[in-house]
Amino acid sequence: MDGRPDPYSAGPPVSCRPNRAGTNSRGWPSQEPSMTTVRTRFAPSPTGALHIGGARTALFNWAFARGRGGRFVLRVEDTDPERSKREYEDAILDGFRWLGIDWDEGPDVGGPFAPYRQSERAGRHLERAHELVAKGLAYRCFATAEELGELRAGQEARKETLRYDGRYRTLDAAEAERRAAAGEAHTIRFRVPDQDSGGETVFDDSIRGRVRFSHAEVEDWIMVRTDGSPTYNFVCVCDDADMQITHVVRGEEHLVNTPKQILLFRALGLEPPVYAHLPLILGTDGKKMSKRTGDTALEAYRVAGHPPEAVVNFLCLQGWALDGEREVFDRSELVEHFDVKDVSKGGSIFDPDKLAWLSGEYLRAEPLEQTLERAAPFLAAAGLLVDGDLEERADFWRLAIESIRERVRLYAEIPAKLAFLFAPDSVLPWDAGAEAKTRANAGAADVLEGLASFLADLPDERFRRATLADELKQWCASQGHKLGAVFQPLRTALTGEPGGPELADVLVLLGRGRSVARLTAAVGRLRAS
RNA sequence: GGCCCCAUCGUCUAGUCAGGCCUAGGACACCAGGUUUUCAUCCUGGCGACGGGGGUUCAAAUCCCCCUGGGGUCACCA
Repeated sequence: MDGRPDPYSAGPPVSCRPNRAGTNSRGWPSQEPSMTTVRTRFAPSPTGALHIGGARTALFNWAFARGRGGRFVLRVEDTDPERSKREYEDAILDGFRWLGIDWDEGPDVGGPFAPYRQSERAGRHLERAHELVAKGLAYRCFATAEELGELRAGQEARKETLRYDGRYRTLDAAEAERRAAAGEAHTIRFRVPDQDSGGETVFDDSIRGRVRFSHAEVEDWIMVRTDGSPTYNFVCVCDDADMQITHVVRGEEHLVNTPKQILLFRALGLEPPVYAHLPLILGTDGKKMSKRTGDTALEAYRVAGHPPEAVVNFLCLQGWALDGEREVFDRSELVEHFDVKDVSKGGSIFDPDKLAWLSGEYLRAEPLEQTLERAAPFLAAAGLLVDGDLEERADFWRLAIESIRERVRLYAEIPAKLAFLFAPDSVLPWDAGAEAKTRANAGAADVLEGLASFLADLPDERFRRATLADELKQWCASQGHKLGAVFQPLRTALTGEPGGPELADVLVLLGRGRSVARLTAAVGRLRAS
């Protein structure tokens, strides 16, 4: 045995029915949500990182439920035992926490329809599969993988539509049971009704309107594999039904699965949920976003230093607009205004520039303390921030962040903007352009020398951020220097950069001693050659 | 290729369902000015789209049809 439940026995080891008695682990009252309560779900497959498109799908599901007093469910679709890993599941949940998306039911918090990992619901799935076989709504197929491969090759050669030909569709049921009982390997296929008599499945997609599929185009798909494990389309329906999901909001790639799923709901004697198929998020090549054309993993955007609020806001803008005018809005406004019906139909190309712009907007608008807190890991990684420094030099760090905040868009850009503060005063690296400009100014060395002694002699109470700019301007006036002829060399001497924070901030951040040291070093450097 | 979905500025979109208020609005990007000690922020302005063709109508970005273009999907993956 390979550890999987025996597909040929009907006994469900796990009950997936709602827990009607008592309360669950979260202490909810012992009542089921009424059928009118909106219930949405996001069902990630823990076989890799959370995709940025998946994050948007989850966000829309979340917003839709939250806006209607409904519940948002997280269900782990780990029906692929080979590729599913718990660490991926953990990472996916972390991604949602980072975005600020919370869930009412899920593998970690439980809920009235637990368990929320599909691998733990296998008994219920198989029970249903056998129920359908018994009713003749599904059947056993003894075709081997090789056999099906040949079938496909033949169809391909004849340029026919690739589809299972239903070769075991009409096998006598008793005969099938005998072969199964004898241990012959087989799958269980769904019997699509009215394939040859013009049957069709029609449904009203909340986003796309009426969509129809001819049953002639829907094959008798596999519900249970040879090894006894249930497949996605089958499990998905069982669980959506058991978990009383009312609205299935998912990516457009699932549109073609919908007739299969609706047919299964009907076979099970259940009403299908409302479907809404979201347009795809496209890469710069106009195709479904892939690693080649952009960062597909949500995690990449956290690492790149985007504020999560900006990512959420940006994801909203991919396929949805608040009113067509306002671009910047928060989660609560999303929840208040979002309706799946307003989502656009066409795919959207992911625009990193616009995301970066939004990130800058959020970065500048948030409390300074928050920027500092979020930038800290990046500063630490760059070696600029050591343990305890944030507390010991709180004023320094606050000012440092404030001084460059409107000059960056991502947390990750902050270290580079502050690196000059941590360079050695005697051999500060100079930007080539900045140096050239300074050297072109014949009096620069003399000006810097004058500034050095002026600053060295400036009384402490006048060496303050609020007044330093005026002090410098007055000094310029008193010396008969033009502002530009003084500030440019001063900036080069202090920062080595062509641009950057206000010089008053730089002086305070460096402190009088280091400022004067840098000025003196610059004078020497300019006169040396 | 079969089936399905889609189609407004370079990009994200509003407008399309209930045709006139649209000489098509906003945002990003880009360009040009302004503010500023630099860079940036900020402000002002500019550039820039209804894929094509038929209909219906007094009137079409909006409704219908065809074409073209793009995408998705065709697994014992999800």
